[in-house]
Amino acid sequence: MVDIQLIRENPEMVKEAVAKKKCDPKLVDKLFRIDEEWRAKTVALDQLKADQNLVNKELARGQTEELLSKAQILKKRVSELEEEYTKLEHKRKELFEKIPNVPFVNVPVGKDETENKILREVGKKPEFDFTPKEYFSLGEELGLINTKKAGEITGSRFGYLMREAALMEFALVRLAYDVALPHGFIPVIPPVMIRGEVYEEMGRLAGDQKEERYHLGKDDLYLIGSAEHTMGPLHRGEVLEKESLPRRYIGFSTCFRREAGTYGKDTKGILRVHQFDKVEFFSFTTPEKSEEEHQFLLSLQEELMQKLELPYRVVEVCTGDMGWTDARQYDIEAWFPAEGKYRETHSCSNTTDFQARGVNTKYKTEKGKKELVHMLNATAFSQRPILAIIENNQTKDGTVKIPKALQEFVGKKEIQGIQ
RNA sequence: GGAAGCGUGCCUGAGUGGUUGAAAGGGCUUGUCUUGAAAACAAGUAGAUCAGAAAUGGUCUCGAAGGUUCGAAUCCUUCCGCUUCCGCCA
Repeated sequence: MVDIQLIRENPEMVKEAVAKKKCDPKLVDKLFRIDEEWRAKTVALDQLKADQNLVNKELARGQTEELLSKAQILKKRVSELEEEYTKLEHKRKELFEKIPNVPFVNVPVGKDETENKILREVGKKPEFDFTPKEYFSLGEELGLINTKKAGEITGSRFGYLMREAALMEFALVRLAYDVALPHGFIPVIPPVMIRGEVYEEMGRLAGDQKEERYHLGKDDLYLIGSAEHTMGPLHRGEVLEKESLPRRYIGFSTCFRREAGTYGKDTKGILRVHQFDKVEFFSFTTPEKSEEEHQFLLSLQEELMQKLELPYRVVEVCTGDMGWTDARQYDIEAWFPAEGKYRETHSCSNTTDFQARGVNTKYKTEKGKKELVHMLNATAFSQRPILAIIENNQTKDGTVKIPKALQEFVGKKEIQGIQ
């Protein structure tokens, strides 16, 4: 949720900021107006209720016909006003749902991913003296990926991850936890379903994100799209001690995404699927420290990529491509040599107080005042790096070398396929 | 899935229609006392929101949402959560 105070005090600034995120600035004007109306109605209603309370107190002392009829009239007026008030409140809430987080002023402005700012390229791209295969055909040959059967059993955009690929997933999870734990991250396996109310508070049903969610009608629950979604509310309605910040969690969960509106994209393979597993970092910190924490999370992500010896680049995501809840976002993209492209494997977001406001997580300052925390989320590992490993580490004779960091967990150095 | 019970402030716990936003105790904070601490005594101690420059004032909140009533923590309905017993189950 955006800070209404910010809109009241400086609507032009919010309009400008939000427009960069491809949000219609007129919505801010609209919210500004509705908010004014809502406030006026609040004053009127509160006054009427105060009158009503007064009469009720008199009635408690002794009843007269006159008082009683006065009370009845007041009751009617209150319920009329209340109806108008509720309408305004709904409108106001709807508008909140349409306004994304305000990006930091120094975020690169752009319309889509082509305008993301490349910060650095790291690692050496592999050179092949043969034509490298794309991960999915090689993965299929080696018995690591089966999308045909998955299509038959479940549908398109699902896959079986098998043999060493399945083992590599566990290895990645282990590696992520091993790197994170010394930094004080609390390990967690969160629920993969969430109530709509909390999902809204996390700003994850807002805008067109609702289309992206699976909803279980019978139980009125949503399947989460990321562990972020149920880790963020871990301190819902709580006031944290400042000394306990930053509070860091690392969670593993399966993620579910409808991938609405991506029909043509990445239809081959399992880069874009409806269900995948992911390890996620999540931090709660103070507003002063959130940019620093953001950099820290990014550095952890890079450390993980370097441990896998994968060539990657870091981009700062431009305003038009950023997430709904983000004030700043970095992506890490791994090199896919056969495709000849970098593809996103990690993202790292500072949501500032946007989610904290919704989920009502605060901390106590030195002066004893309560302020909203800042919340950050970042990918540790998803299944995508496995695909990058397959494509980058292939050899001329069709095998795949397993990165040193994973060899112990997988129990071998090379994937040779089904003999 | 069946049966029963329960959900009040930081905690325990009173409160079954009217100065109850909520007794009492504990905890916590501050002060007095003390060389210091403890004890004792005194005072303070919910959040959200609106108006206001502020002081302050209003409104709302006793699991949640509706309803009855002039008036609800208290009555009714639905939902959620928890506990116990049975069934099922990794």
